[in-house]
Amino acid sequence: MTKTATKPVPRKPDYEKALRKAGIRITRPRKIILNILGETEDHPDALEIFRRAEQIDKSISLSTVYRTMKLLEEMGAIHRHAFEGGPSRFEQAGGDHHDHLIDMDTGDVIEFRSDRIEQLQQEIARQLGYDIVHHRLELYGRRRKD
Amino acid sequence: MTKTATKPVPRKPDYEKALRKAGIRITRPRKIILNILGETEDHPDALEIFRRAEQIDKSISLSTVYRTMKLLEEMGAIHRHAFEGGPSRFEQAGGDHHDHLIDMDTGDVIEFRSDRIEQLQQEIARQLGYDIVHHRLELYGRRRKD
DNA sequence: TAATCTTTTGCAACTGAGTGTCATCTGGCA
DNA sequence: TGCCAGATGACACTCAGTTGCAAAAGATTA
Repeated sequence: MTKTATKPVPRKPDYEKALRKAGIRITRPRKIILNILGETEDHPDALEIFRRAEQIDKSISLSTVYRTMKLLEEMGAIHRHAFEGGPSRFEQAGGDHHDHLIDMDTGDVIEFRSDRIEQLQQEIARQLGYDIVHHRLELYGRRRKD
Repeated sequence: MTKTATKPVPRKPDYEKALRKAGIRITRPRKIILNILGETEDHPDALEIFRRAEQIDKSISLSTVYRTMKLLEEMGAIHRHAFEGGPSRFEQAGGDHHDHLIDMDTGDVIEFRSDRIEQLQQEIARQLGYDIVHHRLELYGRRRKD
């Protein structure tokens, strides 16, 4: 790994505390979903989170998963990624900012980070007379076989 | 405009000829849609293309617009952009590759190009053991007021 | 130009992801 | 433990896009 791209280290902040402080009730479904997100290394979609949650509590509903994802997104606790040709996929926030490389054969998501690219984006936006609110950089590729 | 970002010049290739050669029938709806795409400077969605097409031929249907967009995309004649929180938007292919800055207040799309960023993306993918098939770089921002 | 044979169309029914409604339930505090 | 605003599960609904199908219209040939 050189200067151009470094893999960010995942962190697992305690969102339960933060939500409680914001006056949001920590219910059974929310606890389960938060645990799933804190545990996982991948980028599951709502249906996948629902399926994992069902294994813990059979009575959980898909609507609640969608509602919870929306809530957590608004609170800044998770990030939503709309990769092409599929439903939104989620990851816990709290780690360093990074972009994504999507393996087109497996759907795997590899995180990377390039300060140089971030900096160039800022320059470009400034030249065009804009302030960047956020950006999306996704590389779609296939494992090089050699 | 400096080295870091240059605005690409739009071109208007003759896709009608290319489609005919690929054994695809040039029908009235397709002719109309192709003209709309060749004419426009913006990035309309399917519904907007449908509305513009209706003004020329009242009998055109939205399904045909969707079908035609899909066909043209598969032929490489147009590019589909799924900007966040909205339907797919289209632009004629054939110009130089570029990325997009989306004005969050107006929905306007500004095209830009940075060879430096393209190059860095290649480096990153190579380091991670991947070949890039394509990528998506979108900057979401607001006009700087000063 | 007409006959033929596909391809394409318009329409309407359908799909998938996500949202809204509402009666019921429950977390958290008194 | 009782209360009650906020949260839940069930399900109807929306929105963007796709699909099935009978009718229409390109292209090719006669």
